[in-house]
Amino acid sequence: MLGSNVPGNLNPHVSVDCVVFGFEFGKLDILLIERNMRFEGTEFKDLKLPGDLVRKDEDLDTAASRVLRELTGLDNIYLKQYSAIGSPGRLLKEPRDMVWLKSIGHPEEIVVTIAYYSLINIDQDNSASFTLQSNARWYPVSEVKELAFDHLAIVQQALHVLRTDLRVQPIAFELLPPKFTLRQLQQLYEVILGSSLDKRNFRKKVSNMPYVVPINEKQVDVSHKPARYYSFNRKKYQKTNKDSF
Amino acid sequence: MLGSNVPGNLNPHVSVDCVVFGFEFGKLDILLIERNMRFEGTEFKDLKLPGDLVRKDEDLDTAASRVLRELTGLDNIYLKQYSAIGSPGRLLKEPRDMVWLKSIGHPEEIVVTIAYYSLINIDQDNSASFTLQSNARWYPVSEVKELAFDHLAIVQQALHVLRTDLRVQPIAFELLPPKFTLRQLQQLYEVILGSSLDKRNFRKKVSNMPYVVPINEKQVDVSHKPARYYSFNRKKYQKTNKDSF
DNA sequence: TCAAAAGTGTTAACTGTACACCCATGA
DNA sequence: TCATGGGTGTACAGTTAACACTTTTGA
Repeated sequence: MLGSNVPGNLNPHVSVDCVVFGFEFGKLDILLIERNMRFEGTEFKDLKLPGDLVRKDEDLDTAASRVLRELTGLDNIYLKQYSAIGSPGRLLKEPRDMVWLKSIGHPEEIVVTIAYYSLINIDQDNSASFTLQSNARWYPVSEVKELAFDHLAIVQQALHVLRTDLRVQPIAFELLPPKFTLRQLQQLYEVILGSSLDKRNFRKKVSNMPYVVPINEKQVDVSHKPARYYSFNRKKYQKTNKDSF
Repeated sequence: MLGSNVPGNLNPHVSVDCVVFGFEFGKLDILLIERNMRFEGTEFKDLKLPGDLVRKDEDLDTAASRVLRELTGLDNIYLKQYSAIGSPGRLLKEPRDMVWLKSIGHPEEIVVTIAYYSLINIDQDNSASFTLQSNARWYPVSEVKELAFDHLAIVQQALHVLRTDLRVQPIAFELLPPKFTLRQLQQLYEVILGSSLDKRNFRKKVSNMPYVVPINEKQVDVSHKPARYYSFNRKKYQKTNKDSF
């Protein structure tokens, strides 16, 4: 990925990294890239965030969109810049990192990275609507304990910003399919906020959001009372809510 | 400033810019640097934000602190990173900008900048407690209509973030002297939020903040009922309020 | 005595929170 | 008929919002 660009077209000191969140089976996942390398005769394998150097002719948001497109094939994904990180030693946590950077043709060891988080709906109506780059996979956030470079800290920061944003912006719907049940919505809030919510109070609150609209469709083939589907009406949201939530 | 560093020690593609807020006489000010240049035989003068390229051996926060120290002589000022900006053409709004960049020895025309806002207490107990760099001056935010490069947009973004943060973090006290009246505090909120607040409700709210403590001191030599002074107790804040406000 | 700002309470509307039972479905 | 989750209302507490007059000081 990195090595495939002509160095002259790259800003060698600035990269973007994306923390890509997905929600499925009641769990919050992130997309990670497997990194394989050989150092002093031994094979190493670890995980890192998707990211790339920024090109000289693109702005930061464009670079992040490009990384996501190369990763998933998708355009128009929700994307939010939340931090810039630039400690001088951040790419050299392990001695082998220097070797790896050289092996992929990385021109510099000093890279300021611009961190983005991105929200994608994994389960697009049960049809696989996108294809992951071969070395990328979903991992439950709760099980991610170690990442290359300073990427674990970047993920933790993303989670914090995500929690804050969730309370104040309609981002939950980016992680859900177009039709969702109130239970899904509540589980999503619970898993991101890390606390359980009262069902009746939650539903009362949602019923005060005119942009979460019930549709005339119910679950089928479930072995319990089928739940009604709801959808997010962005136009109604923009009309009624300029900023609050 | 820029030209004074050895280029080899600089990251030529990454800068920090600081929107420095101050509060005095009921107005919100920002610190701007006067830029003088000659282009095609004519003198130009405009204003820009304080900023500098980041050194290869410092992280971003350190670079921003350094810019502030060089600007004011102060250390330990409140500083918050809020955005990274990197449109390819951002430094070339005017043709003369390219000439200016060359004249100060700026090594690259592609610079991603990391934006910080910073809060300082202008009126440190009525003694001039810091000295501004010679070409820097305070300007009322409300009168800033045009700045070099994309700096006006950076200021507008800072204001937006400041407004949001004010509601949720105890940053007002960074802009006030150690002893302040409730009227000062309210005016500060009003000028930042851009709306007027009810005096009784405001004071009721403040009286529910145990970390805003009245002290046994009153205004003197004012031609009206003297107001009581209050101060911000950071320890009490940290004990009681982990994050809310 | 005037001008200027300090200081002070009550009511009504709204919002958040705690809490328990019946319903519809497939297995 | 059982297990599973769907769906519903009320009461209390806390918070927000609207609103007007008296006090203290220096000029």
